[in-house]
Amino acid sequence: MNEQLQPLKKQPRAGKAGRSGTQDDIVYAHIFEAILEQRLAPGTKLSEEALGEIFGVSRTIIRRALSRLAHEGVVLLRPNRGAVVASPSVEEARQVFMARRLVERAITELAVLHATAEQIAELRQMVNDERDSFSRGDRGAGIRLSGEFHLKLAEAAKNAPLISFQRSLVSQTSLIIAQYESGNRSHCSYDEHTQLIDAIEKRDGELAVNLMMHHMDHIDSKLNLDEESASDDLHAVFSHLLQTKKPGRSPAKI
Amino acid sequence: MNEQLQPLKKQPRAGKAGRSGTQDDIVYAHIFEAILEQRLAPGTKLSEEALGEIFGVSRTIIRRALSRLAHEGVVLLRPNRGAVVASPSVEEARQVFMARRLVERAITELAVLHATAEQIAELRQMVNDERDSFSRGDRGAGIRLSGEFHLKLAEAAKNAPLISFQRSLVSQTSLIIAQYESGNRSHCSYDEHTQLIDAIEKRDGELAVNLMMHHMDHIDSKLNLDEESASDDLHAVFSHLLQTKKPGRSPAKI
DNA sequence: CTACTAAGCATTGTGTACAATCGGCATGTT
DNA sequence: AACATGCCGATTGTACACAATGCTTAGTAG
Repeated sequence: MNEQLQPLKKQPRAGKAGRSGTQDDIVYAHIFEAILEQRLAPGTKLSEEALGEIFGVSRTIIRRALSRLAHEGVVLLRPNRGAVVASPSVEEARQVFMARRLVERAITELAVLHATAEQIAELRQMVNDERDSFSRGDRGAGIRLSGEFHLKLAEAAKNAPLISFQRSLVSQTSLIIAQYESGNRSHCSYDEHTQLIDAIEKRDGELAVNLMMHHMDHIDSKLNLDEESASDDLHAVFSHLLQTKKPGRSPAKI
Repeated sequence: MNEQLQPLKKQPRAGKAGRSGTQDDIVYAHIFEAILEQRLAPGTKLSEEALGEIFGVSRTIIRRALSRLAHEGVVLLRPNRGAVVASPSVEEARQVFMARRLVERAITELAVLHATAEQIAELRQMVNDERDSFSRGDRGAGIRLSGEFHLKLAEAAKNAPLISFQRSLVSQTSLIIAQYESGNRSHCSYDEHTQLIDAIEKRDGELAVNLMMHHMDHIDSKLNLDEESASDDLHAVFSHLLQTKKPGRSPAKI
C-alpha cells in the first residue's frame, strides 16, 4: 500500500492533470491518468471505499467520477458488482476506430474552416508539450497529451456535440493504445500532428483530411488488433483473475 | 398548477415510456417524456426535492436521472443553482443537426451492410407505432417514437460508440423539434421512414443514404431556425423569467 | 472426495442529515 | 433617487448510516 496516490485533502489545485478546482474533476483526472499510464491495468476493480479513502473524499464523489468515466467508456460499471477498468475487446476497439475516422474527418474539415490563429498557436504548443513528454520518457503523459491535441482540434471545429463525442472517443482510444500497442514504436508521431497544423493553417482542406486519415492509419497499424488478437483476448479473458487472487497483501489498494 | 405529474409510488412498471424496472430509468423516462411533450417548457427549473416528492424517491435517484439528462444535453446543470430544461439556441440547434447529418449518413451505410431481417421487422413495427401515435394526436409520443426509430437504426449499424452518440443527438433533436417546430406540418413523416427501410432491405446503400439525407433536409426545413430565429431567441432570452415569477401558487411544482 | 447448501462477509444502493453556496431583499449611504 | 452592502431564505453539495445484494467459504451429505 506504499504506492498510494497522494492523499489530497482540499488540494487547492492539482499539480498534475486536474484542471479546475472541484473535487470531482480532481478525482476523475487522477483515475483517468492512472488508467492511461497503466498504473491501473484493464480489469482492475475500482472499489469505491478504497478510492474514497485514498483521495480523502466520500464515496459520493468517487461514484460521480466513476459514473463519468463509465460514460466515456474507460470504466465498466456493473450493477451491484462494482466498477472495473474497461478492457475493450478487439471488436470494440475496431468500432471505436471506425467512429474516430468518421469524426476526425469531419473535425478536420471544420477546423480548416473555423480555426483561429490563436487556436493554431495553442495546437503547436500542445505538440511541443507532447514531444517533451516523449523525450522525457513519460509515456502516460505522452498518450494523454496526444489525445488532448485531438480534443483541441475538435474545439477548433466549433461543434459542441462533436467535441463531446470526440472526448469520449479519445478517452477510449487512449485506453486501447495503452492496452494493445506494440511497444516498439512511438505511438502518436507528433510530426504528423505538426504537418496537420500546417495544412490547417494554409486552409488546405483536402491535404488536411488526407493527412488526418493517414494519421489514423498509422495509429491503428501500430496496434495488434489483427494478428495477435488471440493473445489480447487471452489477456482480456484472464484479466479478472489478476485482481481476484486472495488478499494476501494489504486490502486497501485500488 | 393542477397538471402535476402522476405521483407514482413504486409503480411496478410504468405504463407509458419507462421500460426496465430500475427507479433510475423510470424517473429518467418520465422527465424525458414530459420534456418532449412540452409539459416541461425549456427553461423550467427542475428542483430535486420537488421531483423527489413527486416520484416518491429520494434526491439521490433524481440527481442521477438529471445527471444523465444533462449528459444527453436536454437538461442544463448549473453548479449550485440547480437544473433547468435546456433551451437550445439556434446555433446549438444547427450544430446538432450538422452532427446528425454526419452520423445518420454513416449509420445508414452501416445498417445497409449489417441489418438483420429481424431488425428490419422491428423497424417496420416502430413506424407503425409512430403512425398510430400521430393518428391518435399524441404528438409527444410521436416525437419520441420517431426518435426511437432513428436509434433503432443506429443499433442495426452495430457500432456502440455511434449508438451512444446517436442517443444523445436524438434526444437533443427531439427537444429542438418540440421547441422550434412550426406547427402546421407533421414533423417526421413516417412515409420517409418506410421508404428508408425498403432501401435498406434491398441493400441499396446509395438510395438509402440519399433518402436519409432528404429526410434530414425535411426535418430542419420544418423548423424555424432561419427566419423566425428572432422570436425564438426572444423566447430563450425570457424563458428564465417564466419560472422566476414569485411563488404565488403551490410550492411543490416542478 | 466431490458436490451442494447455507451462512457470513464484503461491497454497493439508497435515504437522510448537515454544511456550503447562491440569489433575493432590505437597509443604509452617497 | 440610485447604488452598494449585509442579511436571510432556499437549494444544492457532501458525508454518513442503514439496507440490500452478491460473492466466498465452510460445512455436511452423498
